[in-house]
Amino acid sequence: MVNKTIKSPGMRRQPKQARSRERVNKILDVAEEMFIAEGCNAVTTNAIAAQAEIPIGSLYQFFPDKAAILQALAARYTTLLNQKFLAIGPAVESQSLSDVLALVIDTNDQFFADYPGYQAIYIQTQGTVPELAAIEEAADVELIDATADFLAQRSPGLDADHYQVIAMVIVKSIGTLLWLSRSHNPAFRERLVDETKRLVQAYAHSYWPE
Amino acid sequence: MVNKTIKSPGMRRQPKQARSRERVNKILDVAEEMFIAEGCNAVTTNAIAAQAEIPIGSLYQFFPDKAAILQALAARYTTLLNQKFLAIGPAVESQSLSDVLALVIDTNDQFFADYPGYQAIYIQTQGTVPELAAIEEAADVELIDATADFLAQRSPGLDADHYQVIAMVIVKSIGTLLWLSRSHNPAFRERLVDETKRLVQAYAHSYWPE
Amino acid sequence: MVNKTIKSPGMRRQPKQARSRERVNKILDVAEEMFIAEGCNAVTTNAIAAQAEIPIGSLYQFFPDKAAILQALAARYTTLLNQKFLAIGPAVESQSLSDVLALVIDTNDQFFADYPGYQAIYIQTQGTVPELAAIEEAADVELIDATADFLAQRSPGLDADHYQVIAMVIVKSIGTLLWLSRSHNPAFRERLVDETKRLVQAYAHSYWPE
Amino acid sequence: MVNKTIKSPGMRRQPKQARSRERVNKILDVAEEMFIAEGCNAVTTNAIAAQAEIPIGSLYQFFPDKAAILQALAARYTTLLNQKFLAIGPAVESQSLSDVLALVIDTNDQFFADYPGYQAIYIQTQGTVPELAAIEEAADVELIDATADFLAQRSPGLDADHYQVIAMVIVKSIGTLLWLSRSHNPAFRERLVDETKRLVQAYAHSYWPE
DNA sequence: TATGAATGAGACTTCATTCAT
DNA sequence: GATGAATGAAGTCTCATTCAT
Repeated sequence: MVNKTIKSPGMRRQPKQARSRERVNKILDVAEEMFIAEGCNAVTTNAIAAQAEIPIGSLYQFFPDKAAILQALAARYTTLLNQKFLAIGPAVESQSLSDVLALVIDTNDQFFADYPGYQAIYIQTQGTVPELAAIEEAADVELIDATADFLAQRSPGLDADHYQVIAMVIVKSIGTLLWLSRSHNPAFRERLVDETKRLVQAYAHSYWPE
Repeated sequence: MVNKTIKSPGMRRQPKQARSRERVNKILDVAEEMFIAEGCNAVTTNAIAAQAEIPIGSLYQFFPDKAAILQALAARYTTLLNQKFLAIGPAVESQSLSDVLALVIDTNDQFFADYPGYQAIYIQTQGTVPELAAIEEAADVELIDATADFLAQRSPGLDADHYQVIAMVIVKSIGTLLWLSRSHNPAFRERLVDETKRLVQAYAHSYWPE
Repeated sequence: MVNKTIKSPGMRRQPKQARSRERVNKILDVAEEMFIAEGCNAVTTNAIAAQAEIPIGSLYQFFPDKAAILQALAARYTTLLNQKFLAIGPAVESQSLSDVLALVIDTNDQFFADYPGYQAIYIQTQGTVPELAAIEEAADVELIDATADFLAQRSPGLDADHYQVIAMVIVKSIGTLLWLSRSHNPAFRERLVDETKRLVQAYAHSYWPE
Repeated sequence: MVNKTIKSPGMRRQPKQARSRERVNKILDVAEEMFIAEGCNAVTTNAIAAQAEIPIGSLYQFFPDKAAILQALAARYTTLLNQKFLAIGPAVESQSLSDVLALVIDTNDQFFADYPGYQAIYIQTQGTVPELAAIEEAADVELIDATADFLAQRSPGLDADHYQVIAMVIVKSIGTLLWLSRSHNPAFRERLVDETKRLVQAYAHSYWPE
């Protein structure tokens, strides 16, 4: 699990001392596990506190309400995912567009493997926790924008809006299919990941034949 | 709204009398509206019964629990969507694969426009209502199987599993992007639908250049 | 205690069946006792339910929240007090103003003796339960208006506003002093009641010497 | 607001240093404002400390519990009101009883205008904070005793208890009506103050016609 | 079969007060 | 002495479901 404190929107206060940071992370780790295992609605704040071995009052010192825990988790994921993508930036210059897309997909796939809560939490709270919609929206917008920028620089010639739509199609398709692949056996998963690459590469190719 | 009774998995009994059929449909119509408007968790069974002007006891005569209402709604959607797709079957023979895919996408798009609750309900209950996962799974499997069969007959040469994966990629991508398009303004929506076609067509083209 | 059901503003629904009426009255009787004995804030809804030997859920079927119980009690008192005053109406015609005032004070005194919760509840919730302010306000306005009307008919000659102020002074002074008398021993109480009569009679006499 | 430190019953220790005195007064000033604005129950000790920009731990160094803050406020008011009344002492000798009563009422009225928290706090804590009852009782007793003494000296002839009752009636009536006047517009308020004078003067006159 | 009042476990959250630093 | 993070008992209220009528 994760062990670095992350500033998140809904939190009551930024924990300064080491002990508090530990507690916040313990809460998030425990909440993540429980949300994945039992579903967001089935998990109670008291259960989280109990599992994290902290008093419920302490939990509410950091998080104003249950939704804030979800928000913090979401923010944590977003930060992590961004880090992963930033890390691949340097490797990209010298590669073909197809290879870049494949790399992005592999990175994403690995991220889903490492953090199984990521989509679980977004998916489970759709329409239920309005604050989360905003976070996911923001996370996606960032990703889509970055993708659009990358494409615009790499393969100029279309208008700005067009890059946005293309990026959106790519990002969302990848997200959906990789998430889907998680619920299948390794063999099928690998195949699905390969097809995802092919899907996106064919799409890119239709715009920029190499 | 819909007004034909549909046998659904979780239902307590198949209503035989006209009055009962009416009631079941009233419940489903009301539940659909309320789920879309307020979110599945926020809606109580008592509220549904009240809004449907049906005693809560009667509601529980038809549906053993809250999840069964979701299931019935899901089943109703699945049946409807299948009908839509069956209807396009005859037109398909004489058209190119690209045109067929475009037609499928347009049909799907229209369905989402007509039944905004479809994905809303699936999305909101992900991981929360285990019974629903099965239904959606089944619905999708049917759709994916049909697509795989269609492709296998139309463009033979790959092994059976391969058709399955391809069909899955196509069906899921379309579903995601069309659902996404629903939350944007008409101009952007149209653009997104067009790109969805391009995505899927390019993918198909990578297998079967025409 | 009281045993007749009274429609009150904050109630969730008017209990129709005998069993429900009993329950509502049981709740109000118990709440009254506990509020007097322990103070409004110290009493919990669960404690009321437990003492009344009904499930907490049933309590909340009749009263949407804690404040509504106070409201219902207040309404019950107001109705009762009005009845008491209506009852003395007929006896009034043939008596001197001083005697009428004395009669009003005695009636009021008796009411406070019979329903010790009356002022207790108003006083304890001042500024805490906004809904109650309205009820008390309304109750007082009614009483003051009736007094003003009575005076205007019995002893004409002043303008309407003046009767209002006079009535307000009389009603409020009586209320305060009789309430105060309740916390003293019987001998002192009687003396205080007598002085209250003298106060109000002297005041009336300053306007209408007999 | 007031800025002189006052020894009060519930306080943990008499603050000796200038910094402490300031803090105590800050706490009381802030608490007063908040109690008036939001009601005694709605205000938390942490909120008071935060608003006063004082650590919660320090607050509890001066006040053993929440009730002590109320007590200290009450004591502060009592001291102030006594000072006001002491100040009018000298002017009284040469005036008629009616004029003295009018002067007392005007002084009291001004006090309520200057310190709107006075009655607010007493009223809101009736029956809730037992310690306060004692303070108010004491404050009133002092006032009533002083009034009784004054009357006994000025207009001898009744037994001691009788002066007590008369003084009580006067003090309580004035308190109630002036407090009531605070919640009305200036025009009505003035009228009510005038009627309060008339009420008390008529009462006094019934004992001591001038 | 039809009804809807009744149920109660349990959800979320607060806040006066303490005590280790 | 000063601080403020920590505590957890307790409060209010919900709602899926039942079952006596």
